[in-house]
Amino acid sequence: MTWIHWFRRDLRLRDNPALSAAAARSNGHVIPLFILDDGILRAPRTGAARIAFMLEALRDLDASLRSRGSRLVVRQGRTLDVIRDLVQETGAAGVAWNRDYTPFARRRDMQIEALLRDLSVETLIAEDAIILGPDDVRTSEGRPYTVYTPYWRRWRALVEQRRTELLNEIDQPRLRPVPERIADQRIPDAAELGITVSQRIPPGGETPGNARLAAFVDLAAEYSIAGYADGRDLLAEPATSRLSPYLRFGCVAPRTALRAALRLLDSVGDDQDAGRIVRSIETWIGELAWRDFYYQILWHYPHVLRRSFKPQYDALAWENDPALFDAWKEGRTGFPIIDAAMRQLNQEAWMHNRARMIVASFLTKDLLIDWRWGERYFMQQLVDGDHAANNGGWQWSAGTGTDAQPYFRIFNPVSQGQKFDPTGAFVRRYLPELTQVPDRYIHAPWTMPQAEQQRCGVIIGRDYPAPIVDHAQRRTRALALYRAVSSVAL
DNA sequence: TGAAATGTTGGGGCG
DNA sequence: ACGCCCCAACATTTC
Repeated sequence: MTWIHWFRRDLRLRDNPALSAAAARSNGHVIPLFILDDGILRAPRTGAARIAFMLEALRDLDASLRSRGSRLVVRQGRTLDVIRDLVQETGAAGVAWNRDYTPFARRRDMQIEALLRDLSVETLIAEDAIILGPDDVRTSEGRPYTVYTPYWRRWRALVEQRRTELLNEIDQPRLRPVPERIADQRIPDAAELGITVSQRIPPGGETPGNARLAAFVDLAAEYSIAGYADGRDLLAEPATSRLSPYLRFGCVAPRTALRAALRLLDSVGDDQDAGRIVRSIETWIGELAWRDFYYQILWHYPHVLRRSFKPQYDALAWENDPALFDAWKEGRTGFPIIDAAMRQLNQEAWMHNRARMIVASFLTKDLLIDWRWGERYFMQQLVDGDHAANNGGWQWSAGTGTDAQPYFRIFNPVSQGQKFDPTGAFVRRYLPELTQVPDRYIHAPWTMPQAEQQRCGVIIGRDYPAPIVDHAQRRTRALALYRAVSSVAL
């Protein structure tokens, strides 16, 4: 009785519900399958960094499978064809996978289900990619939440209710060898797929993902979750978990991350530091809840990928100046905090979350460019690019979404820099040309008097661009544009 | 998970 | 001594 486990965004063996279920149903006769889908590889939003990370994760997965006597079967082609062929070759009784919540994946999975029904093959779909699913967290009237804070209260209470179940890790699958005759393809290098990656990306896979989680929840480490609440907004500090790419590809299950946090909560003693640690852990758990929140928004309101959640904002009169957009992308706006953040993105395929909010506010409210342009660029660049979280973050910043900040909440790039990069260490790391600029001017170098520019060797307009917009003017303009549509009756 | 504009208060300089 | 003005410093309101 062979079963196929179709890996998608769950590139791991540990705590994998569909994989373990397939193993249980087949007494270990599982074909672990990954499909390099032609369409996905070519899709404009599939960033090169993400593909490179994924290929590494596949290699790690294959190594783990081999150490258990199995192996990863990788095939390239159209998903439907690959599954039909493999089912027929193996005579599989069933196909298992973990649910994917994006509209594209939902359509694809329905087609696969229909195909398998025609072939009289069983399907098994498990919930895995989020901690609590779209139907678990509902208001008392049974409706989905569209505001985070009440969602969070309900979510946190449900986690407490289901604590025992959530703390219980799924049994590791017992796997038998994949028959020799099942052909597969070598896992290609990025170059073989015609992809070049210039960015420094973290190592892909379950092994480095578990190591990252373990380091983050180790209170003895220099940068651990203990300092999260106080340090997470400081751009120069490695105070965040940096788990996002691993969560994106399921190298670490969000449930596994939550479990580590809940166990740590239990172990925190009563010393003077306990309050800070508990606050930090709760804050971080809140970030896992944000992730679930945006998944359930995408599930219930899939139109957010194309339009504003709040329809009146589709009428916003964006300026959409391509030259300003290029300056933003390339990190040459003349605002150090913006430019440093964009260069971090371009160099590392990752950006600090505080920085994401700052550059998103700047793109939409200073440059008056449609948030979807920024969303698409982030998806192209980010190694952790995730449709639900990225879209939620952009709509939040643009003020067009669920639980959005009010439109008049406009970040000042200078004061945000002073607040979250007080010494300018972050700015100087990515803008070495500003190394010699004194601290008091580091976030607004254009305010340096001529003599000061000479002294530190940074002439504005020669060594570093003058600001491409006047923040105060653009702020006023943004307020007018937003007000024009926000007052429109629904 | 803002920032700017506006209002209020209170100390100190000064006639 | 007293009123007046200036202006931080802080609080509140507005976008």
